[in-house]
Amino acid sequence: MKPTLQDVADVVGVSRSTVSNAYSRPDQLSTTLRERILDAARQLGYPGPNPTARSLRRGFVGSIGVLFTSQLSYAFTDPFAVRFLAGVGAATEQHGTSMLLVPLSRAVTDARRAVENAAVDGFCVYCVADEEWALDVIRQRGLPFVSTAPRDNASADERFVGIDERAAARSAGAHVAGLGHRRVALLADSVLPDAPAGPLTLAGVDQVRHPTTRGRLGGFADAFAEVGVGWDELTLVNVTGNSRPAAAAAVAGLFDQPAPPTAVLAGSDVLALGVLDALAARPAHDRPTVSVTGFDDVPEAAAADLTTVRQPAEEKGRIAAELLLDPPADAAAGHVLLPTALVVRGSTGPVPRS
Amino acid sequence: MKPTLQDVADVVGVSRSTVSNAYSRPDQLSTTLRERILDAARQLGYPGPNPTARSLRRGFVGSIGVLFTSQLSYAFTDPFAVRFLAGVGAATEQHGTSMLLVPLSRAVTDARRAVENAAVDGFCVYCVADEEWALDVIRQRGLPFVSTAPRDNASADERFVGIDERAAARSAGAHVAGLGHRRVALLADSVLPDAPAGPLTLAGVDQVRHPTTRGRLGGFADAFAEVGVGWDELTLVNVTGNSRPAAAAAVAGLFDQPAPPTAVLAGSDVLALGVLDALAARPAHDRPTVSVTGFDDVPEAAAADLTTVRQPAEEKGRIAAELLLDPPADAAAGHVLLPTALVVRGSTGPVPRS
DNA sequence: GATCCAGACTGAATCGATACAGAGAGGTGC
DNA sequence: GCACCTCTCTGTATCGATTCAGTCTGGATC
Repeated sequence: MKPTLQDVADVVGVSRSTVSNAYSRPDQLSTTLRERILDAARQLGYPGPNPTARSLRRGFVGSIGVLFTSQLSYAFTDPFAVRFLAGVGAATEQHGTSMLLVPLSRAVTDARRAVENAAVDGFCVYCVADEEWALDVIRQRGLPFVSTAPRDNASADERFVGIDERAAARSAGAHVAGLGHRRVALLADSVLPDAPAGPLTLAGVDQVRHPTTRGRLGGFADAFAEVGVGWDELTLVNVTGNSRPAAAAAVAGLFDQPAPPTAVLAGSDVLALGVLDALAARPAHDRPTVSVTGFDDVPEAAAADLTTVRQPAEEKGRIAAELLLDPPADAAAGHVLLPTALVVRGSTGPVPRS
Repeated sequence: MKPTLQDVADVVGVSRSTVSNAYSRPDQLSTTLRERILDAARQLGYPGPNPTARSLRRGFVGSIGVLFTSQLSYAFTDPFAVRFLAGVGAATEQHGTSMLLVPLSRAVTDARRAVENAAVDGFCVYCVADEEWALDVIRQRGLPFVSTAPRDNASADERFVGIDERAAARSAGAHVAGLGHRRVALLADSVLPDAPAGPLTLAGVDQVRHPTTRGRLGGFADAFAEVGVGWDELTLVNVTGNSRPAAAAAVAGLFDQPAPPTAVLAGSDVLALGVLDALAARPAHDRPTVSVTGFDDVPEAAAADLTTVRQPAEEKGRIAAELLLDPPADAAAGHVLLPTALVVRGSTGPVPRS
């Protein structure tokens, strides 16, 4: 069938090792012999060393995995995720490795197999929340990984690249509070494991499921606590799924209440854009003036004139990949905090007089 | 170091084969023994069969490659490419395989190695134009592939999913011609190997480098030939790179000529959006009324009210992956033509009187 | 009691390469 | 002339599993 190293060796009349060297260690044999070998390989249609066999022997694969908590098809609709991937792609490209996209499908058994069977040298963990089992599998396989979101139970020496979620969110909250808003709604995806979409009452921010969301909501709350608005006075709205329609649906009834919020702080740009969609969908005469903020600063945010918190998406991806590909000797250098910035645009303004 | 199958076997006191069967062929051993083996494995911290070794022995890997002509970092900025990837992702996900993103970097040697070394069972070739060598490598490796763009020298039995580029483009051309436009510019990326950006004279459409571009430009030309406007009378504008700024730059001087075009037909939405950018950048009093059409119907096109030709991006990706993962028995079924549709929006209109 | 059989497990061959110790040839230096 | 090197190339062990032809055991069948 397909020719192997041995076949080439037989044709040329040298040992298998020599042919191997012709490909992988050209300095180990004379140029003329090397040429003869490569010529013979070409004649035979030998495509070069089998990648799988090579990986087995060498002990590494030459590609890294990107682990998504969600469906791959979703990942590509999330602009932040796409830009993150672009960053990972840029780094891997430069490093001469490829990236394997590993989705964590619904069925846990399948998902587990996917992580167990991925032929990679390490993982960039995009947003594993309570998928601690996935990290266990990775650890058990002895593979390095970099996480890009805060995790409960994260060990200190774990490689990480991310932002100070709470402080970043606080800056958005402070901006809105500074504009005078006091009746405020916070919007986030999957606040509790199985909570339905819509307003939700929670004893405290500690109960929020995902650390990232917890950090952001906590930051918003911090800013309002400072102006005397407590957690109980904030309206928390749960969304099921990080998408514009889901967010729009979740806030549907929000502005028809007796004392509706004058501002909505969303946990992501996608959610914020959904809120804007919901507002735009109302007839002009019945459209309240609501300040809206997002998080991430995806390209669409600028187009929609959305005030948001910028975090460097591509850089996050790039650094995640680099931490994996060239691990810093210094453990402290393995924990990277990226800068964030409040980007004030037209979607926020003072409280309307009414 | 890391435990292997053999270690587990030794601990339990059975043969290596039996442990292997415990994982891969549960019906080959008693349930009790299987449990004992899995327990021991857990105790030892054995993460399950090594994926690389398994692939080597079994002869397949369980992941497919997606081949990009361009840099990965670029691919993620192209909305059409992203949606295509989403489609591939959806299919692979359902099939329980992963996807390996293989970029074709500038350096041909590196690029070649990337294709040679990719541990995959087949390739979705996203937009290989004159990268025939990449297909040669794939063929030499004996791997199946699906191409998603027309190619010169494509053999008849090759798996393919795409659209009738020429007919689709013709519909856009006919729409614009029907609106009365006769002074028209055609805009495309990399019309000739090393042509500079800007207007370009070409003897005929046959000289266009990439088959996809050739088909689209040919379709535009067909529509105008029908109303008596020959190829010579059309202004062809070359862009270097499929990006908005590049397109904007390429058409910069176009509207300051004596008899400027009243319509621009672009080979992609991204280019068309660039044209709109260029127009928007002019002061209002000096902004000509130009009809613009795109191609693909990416999400941004709707937002920009761009008339365009829709092709199903995700479906293209999904079908490409499916053709690879479950090859149809019937060779004819391996050649899929997707439907396209002209989407008329506000960016096209009748020729202004003046 | 001999025969047959299904079920449970083993052993050796195999997948396609790489690594490393070592062999042989030819050249240098003193 | 002898020890010592360097340059090429070879042979063998090894990476970590899967596969398949058997072996063995115990029970059913006639």
